[in-house]
Amino acid sequence: MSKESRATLKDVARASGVSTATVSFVLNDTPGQTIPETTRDRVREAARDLGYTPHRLARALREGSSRVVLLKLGDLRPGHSLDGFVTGMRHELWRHDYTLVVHPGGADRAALAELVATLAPRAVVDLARPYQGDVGDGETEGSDGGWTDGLAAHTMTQLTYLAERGHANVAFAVPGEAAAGGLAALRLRYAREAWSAVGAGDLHRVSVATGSASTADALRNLRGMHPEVSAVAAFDDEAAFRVLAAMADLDLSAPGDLAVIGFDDGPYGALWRPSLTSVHIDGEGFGRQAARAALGIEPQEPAAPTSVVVQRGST
Amino acid sequence: MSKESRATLKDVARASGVSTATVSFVLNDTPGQTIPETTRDRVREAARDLGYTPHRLARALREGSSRVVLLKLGDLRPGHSLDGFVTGMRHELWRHDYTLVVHPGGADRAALAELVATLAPRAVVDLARPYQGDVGDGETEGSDGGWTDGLAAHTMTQLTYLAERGHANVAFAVPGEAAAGGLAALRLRYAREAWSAVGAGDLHRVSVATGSASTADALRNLRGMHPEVSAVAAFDDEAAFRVLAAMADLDLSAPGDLAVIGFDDGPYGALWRPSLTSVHIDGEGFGRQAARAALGIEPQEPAAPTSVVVQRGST
DNA sequence: AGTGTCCACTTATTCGATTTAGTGATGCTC
DNA sequence: GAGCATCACTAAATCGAATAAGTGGACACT
Repeated sequence: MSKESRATLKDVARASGVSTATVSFVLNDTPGQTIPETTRDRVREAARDLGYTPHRLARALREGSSRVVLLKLGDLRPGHSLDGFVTGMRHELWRHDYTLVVHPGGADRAALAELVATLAPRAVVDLARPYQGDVGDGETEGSDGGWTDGLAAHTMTQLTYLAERGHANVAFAVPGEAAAGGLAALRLRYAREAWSAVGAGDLHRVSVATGSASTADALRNLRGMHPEVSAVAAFDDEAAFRVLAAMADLDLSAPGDLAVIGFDDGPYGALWRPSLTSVHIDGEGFGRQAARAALGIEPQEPAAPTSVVVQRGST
Repeated sequence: MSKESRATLKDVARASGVSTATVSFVLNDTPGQTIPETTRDRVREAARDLGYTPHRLARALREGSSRVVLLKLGDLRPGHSLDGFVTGMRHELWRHDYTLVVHPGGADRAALAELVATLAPRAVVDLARPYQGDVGDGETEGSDGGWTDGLAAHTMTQLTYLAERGHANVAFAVPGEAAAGGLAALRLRYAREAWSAVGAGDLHRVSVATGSASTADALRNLRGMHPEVSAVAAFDDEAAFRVLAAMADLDLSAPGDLAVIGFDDGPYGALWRPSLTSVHIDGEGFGRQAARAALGIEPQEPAAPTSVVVQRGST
């Protein structure tokens, strides 16, 4: 393992008295090759003794791509179910002898191209892709294992909760800045669809910006025009916090004046005052699916991973 | 650029009427090689026309390691100056024709080993290393470009602010859970050193845990034993939020009853009520230094990148 | 006896770039 | 005009593994 000299195929071949080809056949279980068990054992033992590990770069050069899957996160911020997604994906890939490389970078196209060129990954999974209209350069691409479909289901979870608690007219809070971009539009669309299925009244849209003053304005405006709105479903926990902060400025309190529910249960929800009810998403299951999709393997667990509401003080 | 056939060195050689060796010499500006400008131009033009890009895997195989630097984040959570650090590091590496790969994983040794084996990076920078006693396997390692030294300076910034605002006796809030581990101990040590240099009175330690009840207990306890404490400096913003949450439970308000200052200015500080004063750190400068250190280049900017206090409502 | 079929392997090529060790031609010096 | 250096290159080895195409021997079948 140390620096001075790692064992190569050739070393193993020499040690076991066969050619490198035979060693390769044995270690890779290459089909269509007739090699007696005794020889196989000899080779495998030699490999073990020498601590042989295939040189991934050499293999990748020969095979045309390395056993790496690149995950591009885009603008998605962590602290979300994303962590679980990554963990799940890493695990499933590992089971198939692949490695996950995560690229957090957002819009920087050049950095991604660099990375793709350097790693020559087997597949690139872009979680942000579904939210952008354009398809990019059409390079190596991969499915997201149902992440987007899941989004619709989780949005449904969020709004069903409000409907069941007796709220008829609600608002959906989307971040004001462009960063959230297509994702916000998508979530809003899903929210509308969900509400028309489970809700009794209307679903309005509030934009919550970074400056708390403008959010307070938006909120006051909403309550002026639609006093019947009794709950807010937020794009994510941060958007929910903005709503709560603006409410504090307006001397409103949750859940009395307005119930607030976040999305994707971040670490701060339990700390806020009032503590924030949110939707907790099982990212790991999706991560595993995404891994299988990237490698072109059949999906394994047809039971769709689910989301649940974590109830706290804000509703 | 598309899939069917990328140009290789050989193609460029054929197109410009020289051997692959010459092409390589020209494109890499190999020193000690006498090649007339006319030939060089011919080669470069052919390379441009064919859209030649060196195959990184092949190059890495030959050179023994790929032009990649692996950054291991350990337990450090984003939303901190860490983002800037990564950006700065990526940029500086890019200038030297290197690529940054970020490994967010925490304790998972196997995953890191996988990654190192797969990428064969030129260097591994482990930001968590300085906080752990052990030195690991002693594989490829790299300095952190003064990140740890900076920590001492930033802690000084945090405590100097409190001293200048007239606080004599303060407490330092560290997270209760093991996750923060060595980093918390390090910060505390730096805080003690800082306070003995700039503070008038004592520096106490409060442990803030995940459950808000226990944090409230700790806080009540502290105020019982040391009623003269007038300010809390927190390990990070999250620890500060825990203090603020516990204060709310105890019917105390900041900054009246207790001033609170966070560390590493996260995105939620401005949203909290009261909004949180924090220390903003210039991560990019450190990232650039770390990049240069990893490549073994002389540091460029001797002027140490600095930290500043962002003042908000909690102090 | 000749042909064919497995078996158990090996040889040699390939992936694409880097680099060492040349080689033929020219010019310069003594 | 012999000796030597310099120029402008090239041939071939190398990195480590994967694999297509053999190769010699044992055995069966007709």
